[in-house]
Amino acid sequence: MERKRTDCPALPPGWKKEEVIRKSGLSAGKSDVYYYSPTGKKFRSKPQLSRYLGNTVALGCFDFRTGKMMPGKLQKNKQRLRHDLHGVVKGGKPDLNTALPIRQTASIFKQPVTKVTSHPSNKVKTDVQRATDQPRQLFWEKRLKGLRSSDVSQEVLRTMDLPKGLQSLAPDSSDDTLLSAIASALHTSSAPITGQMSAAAEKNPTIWLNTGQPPCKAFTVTEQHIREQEVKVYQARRSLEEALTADGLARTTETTRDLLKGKTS
DNA sequence: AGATTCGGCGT
DNA sequence: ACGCCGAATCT
Repeated sequence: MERKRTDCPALPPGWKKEEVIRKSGLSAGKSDVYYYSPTGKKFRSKPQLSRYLGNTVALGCFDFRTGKMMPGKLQKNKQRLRHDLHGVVKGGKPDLNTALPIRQTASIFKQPVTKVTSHPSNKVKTDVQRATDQPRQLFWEKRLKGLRSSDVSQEVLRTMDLPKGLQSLAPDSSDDTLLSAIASALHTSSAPITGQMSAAAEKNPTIWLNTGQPPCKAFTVTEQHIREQEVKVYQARRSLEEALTADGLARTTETTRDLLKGKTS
């Protein structure tokens, strides 16, 4: 059988492409195309590939059958109503091929992304009507409870904690809920985050809570808090730097090995 | 069980 | 006409 897996230059290093001719039945003579990830997982359609690669690779102009990037394969979709969300279907997840360039990581709230091309007519896509100033439920932040950063195998990487002196007013009074609430407030609103200024809110949150602010007592940020945060940011940047150089080394040695192997076969 | 192969639905 | 994926068949 024609079992040749060829390298696919349009995809990240290590990905292989295979074409299998159907040899019987009504569809004899037609062919099926498969891709194999560097780890050996088989992919038999573009949606499946897209799901796996996420926004790591722009598959918008990738032609699954030929395995090549086809410039101008863009705007494939049927005409859509102006002003509806591109690439986002009603009941489901964004279509990774056509969705607007919105940052998918680092913040659970979508932020715009600058698309860098060498073309002079560069544009910065602005965020689609952020879901701000919509009416919100009291203590809606509880839905965010338990959010964690994790790696691909669901291992929890790191937890965060809040400075002492932040006192929650939420019914469950857990730091966990409050952390999510403050994080989302910082991402959602451009106004200062102060906590609940009204003394009434402390006595009866269910009535007096200001939904524009996280459910905690008013607080002040000290120089000490700022120093501590600076250290955390510095350390986070350091470990990101280490991870990136380690990844870079791994990739170059990998491709070097592949090149050597190719010469002898 | 996992891999392979073709049918056939939906667009 | 063809992409995609279910499921029958094979190993």
